Amino acid sequence: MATEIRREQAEARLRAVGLKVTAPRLAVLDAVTGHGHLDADAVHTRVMAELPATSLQSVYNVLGALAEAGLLRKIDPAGSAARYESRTGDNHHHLVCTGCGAVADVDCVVGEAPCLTPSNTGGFAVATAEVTFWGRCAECQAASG
Amino acid sequence: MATEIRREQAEARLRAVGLKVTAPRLAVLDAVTGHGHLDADAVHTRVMAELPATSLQSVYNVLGALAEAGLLRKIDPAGSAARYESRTGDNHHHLVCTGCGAVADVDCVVGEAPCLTPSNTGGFAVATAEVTFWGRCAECQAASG
DNA sequence: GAGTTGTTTTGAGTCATTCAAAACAACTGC
DNA sequence: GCAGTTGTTTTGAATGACTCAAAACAACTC
Repeated sequence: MATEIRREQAEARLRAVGLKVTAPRLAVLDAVTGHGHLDADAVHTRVMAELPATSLQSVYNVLGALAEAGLLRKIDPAGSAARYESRTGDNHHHLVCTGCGAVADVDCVVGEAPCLTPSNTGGFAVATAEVTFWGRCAECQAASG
Repeated sequence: MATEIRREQAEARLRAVGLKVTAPRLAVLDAVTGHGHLDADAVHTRVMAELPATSLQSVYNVLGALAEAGLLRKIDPAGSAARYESRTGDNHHHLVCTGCGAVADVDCVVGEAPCLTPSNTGGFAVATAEVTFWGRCAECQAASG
């Protein structure tokens, strides 16, 4: 059964990063995986469908732990709640709608490499580069010109 | 006197964007101009030095109005309060310290143009591209290896 | 199967920011 | 110059995402 296999894989991934396997962690991983960009509240709603006793605080704890472990990626666009996605490790970028806050993935900017290198680092030890495109999503364009 | 000239220029800039000239606006403009990246609280502190009756709420109002008018630029890195800078119109980018939240300007990334063009816009009407580099500033590196 | 260590829950608290209404001041036209 | 209008500032309260802390609990180790 596909569900069983997914769960075993999820358990293995948790163990691989040194995290204990718990029901809330499996539920959160499952809730986020393949469902785009969810904020803590949306994750909580999804998680409660199969694990009704889960507190929002736990969802915050778990999301934080999973993001720190690299199993999830956290994005935090200005003006919205933080969102989490399951697509990690490929340093893709994001499009954020200024109207409704919707987020879409951008596989890669044209030219890729240049975007990771600032021309002068001002003494900073640069670890990551984050690219965010702001615009209006198709729905918001349709809704108000 | 330089101060006089600066004030007249500030008044002209406010009028040019259709905003009424008020003491709080002149004070905020003066507080931010040439002083890097300040959050609302830091601006408030600076403004109060010369206009002690100014409320924090007014600072928020003014910063919002000036940013919307393009006289200031707002940056809002994840995990810090929003910051405002007087350098506008050149689409420069930022380095943000993951330790202390310090912000530094990056004149331009190497290769410039590619960074403004996502490879697929997913139906979005893209208006701006924002590039943020995350790392540790010189002080934080010195403080903790 | 008991102990240890890390996780989840519960409950309260923080902080940047926003909302709303009343007091007030800048610009317009006379 | 002065009254009216419109936009701004103040005051006070509220919101919402998120964090802190301590107690209850459950995974993994031996």
